[in-house]
Parts: sequence; structure tokens; C-alpha cells
Amino acid sequence: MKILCFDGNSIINRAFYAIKMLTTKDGRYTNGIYGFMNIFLKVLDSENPDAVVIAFDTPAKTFRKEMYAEYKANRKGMPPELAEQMPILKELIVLLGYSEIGVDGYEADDVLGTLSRLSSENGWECVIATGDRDSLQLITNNTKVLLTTTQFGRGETTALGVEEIENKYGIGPRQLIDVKALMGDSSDNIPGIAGIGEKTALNLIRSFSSLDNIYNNIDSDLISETVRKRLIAGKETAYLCKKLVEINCYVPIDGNLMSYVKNEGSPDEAYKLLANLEMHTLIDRLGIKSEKLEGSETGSAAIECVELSTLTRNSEDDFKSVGVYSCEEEFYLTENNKLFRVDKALLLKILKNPNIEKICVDSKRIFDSIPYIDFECKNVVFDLVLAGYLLNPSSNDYSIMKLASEFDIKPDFENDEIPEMGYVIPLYSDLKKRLESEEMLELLEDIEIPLARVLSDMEKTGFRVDSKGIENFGLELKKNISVEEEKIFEIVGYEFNINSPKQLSKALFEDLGLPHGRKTKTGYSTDAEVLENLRGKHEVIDHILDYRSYQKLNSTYVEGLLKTVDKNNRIHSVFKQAETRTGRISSTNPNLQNIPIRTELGSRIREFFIADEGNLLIDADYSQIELRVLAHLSNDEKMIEAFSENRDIHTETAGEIFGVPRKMVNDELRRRAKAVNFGIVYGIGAYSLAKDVGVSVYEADEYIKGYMNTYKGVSEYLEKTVAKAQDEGYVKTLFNRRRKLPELASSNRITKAFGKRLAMNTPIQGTAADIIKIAMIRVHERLKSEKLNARLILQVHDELIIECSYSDSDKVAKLLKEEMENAVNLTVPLSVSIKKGNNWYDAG
DNA sequence: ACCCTCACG
DNA sequence: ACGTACGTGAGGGTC
Repeated sequence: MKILCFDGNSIINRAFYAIKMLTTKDGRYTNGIYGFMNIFLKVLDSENPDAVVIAFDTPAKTFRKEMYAEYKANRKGMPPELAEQMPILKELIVLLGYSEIGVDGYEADDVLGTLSRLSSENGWECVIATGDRDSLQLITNNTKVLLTTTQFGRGETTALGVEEIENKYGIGPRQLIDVKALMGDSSDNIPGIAGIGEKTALNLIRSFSSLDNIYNNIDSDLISETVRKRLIAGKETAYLCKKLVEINCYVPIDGNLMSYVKNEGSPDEAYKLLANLEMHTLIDRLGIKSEKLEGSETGSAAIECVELSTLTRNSEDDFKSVGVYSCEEEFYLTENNKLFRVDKALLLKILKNPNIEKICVDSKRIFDSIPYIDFECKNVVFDLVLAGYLLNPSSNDYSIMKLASEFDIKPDFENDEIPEMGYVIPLYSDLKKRLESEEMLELLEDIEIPLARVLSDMEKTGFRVDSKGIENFGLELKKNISVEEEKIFEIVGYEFNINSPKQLSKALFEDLGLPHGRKTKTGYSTDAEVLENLRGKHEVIDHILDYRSYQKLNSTYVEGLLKTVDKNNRIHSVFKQAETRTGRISSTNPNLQNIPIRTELGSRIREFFIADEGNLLIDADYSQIELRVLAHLSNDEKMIEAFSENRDIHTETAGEIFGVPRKMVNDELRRRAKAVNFGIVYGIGAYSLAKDVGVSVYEADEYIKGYMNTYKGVSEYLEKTVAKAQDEGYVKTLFNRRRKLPELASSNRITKAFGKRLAMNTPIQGTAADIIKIAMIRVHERLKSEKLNARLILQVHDELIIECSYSDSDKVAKLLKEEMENAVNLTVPLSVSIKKGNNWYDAG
């Protein structure tokens, strides 16, 4: 027999914060209930238990609070939007026939612990579903924990048993109690022993196995002098914390597990409640649609209601122009106000069929769900997400419902199961018209829609890495980290968490008495710039800067990347096409667009990004693409001349603004001119330029004046662009990509100045983004049509990387340079430099 | 969730 | 006197 126990509070809490505000039409919040039910049903489905309990906290004072007044004193009360959902959820649970338990004086965790104990005493299996890691101590050979997370309204779970805990922490589940007793828990306001963090606590318990044992062997050599002092001073606290952390497994509840077996509940009542909450998907999922109640609540008779039909025959020829949508691994089509669910095989036939027009909601999502990298997709005429993005790149939600409400669209039919589908075709007609009137239909059809396919292929291919190499690099870093850590503790005189800006600033500015720099919202800044200014004032600074750089490399680029490597040693980043305000793409999970290169140590990580056997990496870089775009957009004579004659633009600029012959431009002058050139692209300010190059604000201002005098065309162009943006409320790139700039209308002068910089920068950054997108589509197309053994694997804003067989590499390199340089025809040439190598370090 | 810090173009 | 360059994503701490 098996009992499934939910931590109601922890799950509804997570759902509440993870899911976007979801309300009924009259404004009642339902996101917590919705998220909870999603996870609840999913887990129920996968576990198939005999009995089910959902445990809740109660408002009464708990025995922990009684014992320690500060317990959870840092917690704010539940927000009212969530509080109002709690009684409804409990009611729903009972109406569905499940048991709900809350016991005054105890927390939900204690109820779960008690159920776990009862299960083992009765020979039952126990599964605990919670969002909270506190329950991990309950794991035994017959109790496992399902940790739940909520993402995008979908519930994901990770199952943890004794083995997983041992592997992860190197100790048994029960020992987690003693670890927490030592380290505390900031989220529950449990202090732990000052100066003992997770690392030390885990090590102590691994060595001594329990709190008692540590104190019985307090003089052991295994404990360092500092840690020993802290342990002795904190003994009482540790034992108090242990009582707070330990889950009470003897809560007075009904001990007969059979009483938690599901009863019939009241389906009709449950139906009424869910209908009232407008949760039609849940009604269907639960299968509690009641016919007698069904007839009485129909509202709008004008709209035809169409049944969802499942097509099983190979009937692709029945379709001419379909809306395509995928949701939760299912595929839906709509045509002539009808809705169909199709399987992957039929969907694939439809995608391949050039006679069927596809109006996709999110074409990249569809491509992503189809494993074959080589399938042809023909005749995608529209994409709602991409259209929504072009119409408003500043939004961050391109879901159908959001688009429909933003553009005030009515559905052409209604369906309870997939209510979004009725909006697909009406949205298509409306957004298409808008794109036409804003002259962006070509941008959608010729650039964004074809690009979605390229990005999807790049994601599926992935980038091969040498995991062993990364691991070894990590070991090296970890050694350095502990060396620096020890030195820092020694210098400061005590141990603390160097990763905590708060603790670090206390150490530096209070205890060591160093002069502080600028403030942040919460205290004094400890960032690299501030520390750089303190170099030489105190020996600890160098160690902290080194510690930080090793720590960053290890956590983000060694441990972070290793988490994402697949079984073939490849990393599959996700490229987001509707994310940035300017038209660039972004890379996540992991981000491969910010792999270190600027420092020697950091760039070594690139050695481990490698080509597959028999292959090479080809790395192509646009040289100065943004400045070339600026030369084109501004039509500045001098700048065009410099690029046309292939001169070094920074040396040119230096010669002009500092009034010296080109031969006299040394490294320092060139560096300053380079900073000015960058500044221009960002929408320059003298203050920031001064800070960047390390000269006075006055001097920086002179540089800017010199620049504007030299490049009069640029100066006029920037002025004109800002004026036009102020007039029209938006700016455009060379390919008509738009960005609205509400900042320009602000009465706050800081916001307005920001708007001006955006007006100057966005067309430049955006046009460069357009250009590389065009190049990517052409390169992708040619690699395929010329049947070359090569594929695009990464884009880093002005750089493309291809993985290619040795034998095709000369051809591919030539093609790549050609397509990138000829992607557009500007008044200045585009220049691309190409390198090959076995790894990214050598190719870059 | 929010903040700080830091990695990239 | 103000606050100060454009565009991103991730990890760790704190509330």
C-alpha cells in the first residue's frame, strides 16, 4: 500500500509566486489553486497511491515559536491574494474526495513526518510531495520525497531517496537535521552557529556523524582552532536549533491510514466550484463534467461551439490553411472555426506539405519538438509570437491570451479545453494588417520566420565540450579558491562568507576600517571597480579580487556548464528570438554568449569547447560591424572613407580628435579613441567616458566635441535621429524593426536622457542584429543546398561558429565569409575575419 | 523575488 | 544639484 502526502502550503506558495497573476473575470485570484492542482494531478497520475493526504499549516502558534520567539519572525504574512485562495483550495480538495489535515500548534511538515512514521509502522510506502527541502530529513527506505518546482504553470518533480541524499551530501537523511542545527536556516530565521556555513557543517557531520559526537570529540585534530572556538561558544544555540529543525513525527492525527483512502466526494459540487473559478481545463481533466448542470450555464449562443476531434487517418490533404499550436506536448490545428488534435506524425506531414499554409503560434517551439534535424518545413506564412515581438519588442509575454487582450481580439469560436485556439486566426488577420501598415511584414517573412528554423537546428545540434577537461580545470580553480579563502580569513581574523556582499562589506569597511566607495541600495558596494581603487591600501584586496574571479569561473562556467552537458558531451543552449528590445537574440540554459575571453585564465574555458571527431570549428567575426552600420546610417564622409580604404578606425579617430599624424598615434591614444567610438554607439556622456578612459570629465568632454567636429555627418545623424524619435515616439533599424521609446516623453530628465541614448543606440545595435540574422539564414540554406558536412552551432552577436568536417572546411570557410560580407550592401564594405581550430580557444 | 556582482558583444 | 553608456543571463545571498 502507498500513501501520498502533500505539503499544501509549500506547493501553493511556490505556484503562487511562479505563475503569472491568474484571475477570474471578476478579479478573484486563482493562480495558487491552479498551480497546486496541476502538480497534484500530475503526481497523482505518476504515483498512483492508495491513500492521499494534503497537509496544511494552521494560523495557531506552533511549538517552535513557543520555544523560540524569533522563529520565522522574518517572514511576512501571506499576501491577501494568496490567503483568499487557501480556504477555496481546501474546500476543493474535500469535494474531490481527498483528506486535508491541519493541526494547531504544528506545521504541515510535522504532519508529513507523522504520516511517514505511521506508514513505516504499518508496512506502507510513503511519498511526500513538497516544494521545501526541509522535508528531506524524513527520507527513509520506505519514504521518498518528490521535490516540486513550478515553471510556466507546468509542474516538474524530482524524486529523492536515501541514495540520492547520500550521493549529494555524503551523509544520511537524518543527519541533515544536525547539519542544519549547525548552519541554521536564514529563511526560517534559525540562527545556527555564527561563522559556520553549509560547507563547514557538512564536513563536521561527515567526520563525526552527529552533533553529540562533535561535542564528545571537541578536542579532535579534525577541528580547526577557529571552528572549535565557535562550536564551544555556540553549543546551546546548536541544540536549540536542532529542536527547531527536527520534524516532529508524533502529531495527534488519525493513525488509521485507511481513513485517508479517497472517497467519492461531491463531483457536482466540485464542478460548480471549478466552473465558478473558470477552471474549465481542470473540469475536463478531472472528468467531472455534469450533464444536467452543463445545459444551464451556457452564455454566448452567438458563437458556435466546436468539439475537439482527434484525427487518426492520414488526412493532411483535407487542410489548406491551418493555425498550428502546441501545448503540453500536444499539437492542435484550427481551420474554419474547427479544432483538431493531431499526433506528431500527421503534424510532420502537414509541415512538410508545401500546399498547406501554416499560421504558427510559435514556430520555433514546433520545430523544437520534432527530433529530426533534416525535416523540411514548407509554407510557414505567419508566426504570432514573432509578429507580436516585432509589433512590441518591449513586452515579455507573447502568449495568445496576452496578445488577444493587448490587441483586443475576439475569438472566432470557443472551446473549453483549449480556449486559446479560437484566437489564432483572428490574431493572424489583425497582426498581419498591423505589420503591413508599419512596413514590417517583410522583416517577419524574410528574416524572423526563416531564422526560427535556423535557431532550432542550432539548438538541436549543440556545442561539443570536453567535460573531463572542464572538471580538471574546476579542480585547479577549487584549489586556488581555498588558498585565497584561507588567506582572506587569516588577514581579516575570522571566517565569513566572502560571497556575501553584506558580510564582505562589514569585514572591509567596518572591521578592517578601509574607506568605502559608493553606496548601493542596501549598503556599500564591494564590486570590482571599488576594490580596484583599494588595491595597494590593504593586502586583502588582491586576494578578494582573485577569489572572486576563481569563484565566478568555477560556479558559472565549470559547475554551471557541466550541469547542462548531455550524454553525447554536447551542450544545447536555448536561443530566444523574442527577448531583446533591439532585435538581438539571446542565449539561455546555459548562456553561451558570455563565455569568458577577456582574461587569460577565463579564456582557457574555451579550450574545452571542441569540434566533434573529424571536424573543425570555423569562427567568423564581423570587424567593427556597429561602427560600419553607423557610417552607413549617418552617411558620414570621413567615416565612409576610412572604412572604404580599410583603415584602422580607432587610429583614424585618434588622429582626428587629438590632432596628431596617424604615425604619432600610440597605444594609449588609440585606446582612448576606441572608448570614444564605443561611447558614440551607446549615446555618449562625458562623465562615463571620463570614468572609462581615466581622464577628467572636462577632458572627456573635449574628446566628444572633437569627435563631433570630425564626424559632422555622425553628429547631424544622431541629432536628427533623436529629434525624429521624439516626434514619432519610436526608432527604426535599416530593416524597419521598431522600438517604441516612451522614455522620450518622460518629464523626468534622467529618464528622458536615457530615452535619447536608446534612440541613438537602438538603430545601430538593431541593424547589426538584422544583418547577422540575414547572414545566418543564407549560410544555413547554403550548407544544406550544397550538402556540406557542416552546421551552424553558435551566434554571439557579431560572430558565427560552424562545426565542419575537415574535408569541407575550406569550402565552408569561403562560403561563410562570403555570405556574411554580402548579407547586405552598405555604403561601406563589411569585413569578416575567419579562423579555424580544434577548439574555440584556437579558433577564436 | 530581489539585489549584487560579473561574464559577454 | 541631479546621476550618468547600450544590450543580455547566471549564480549566490538575503528577505
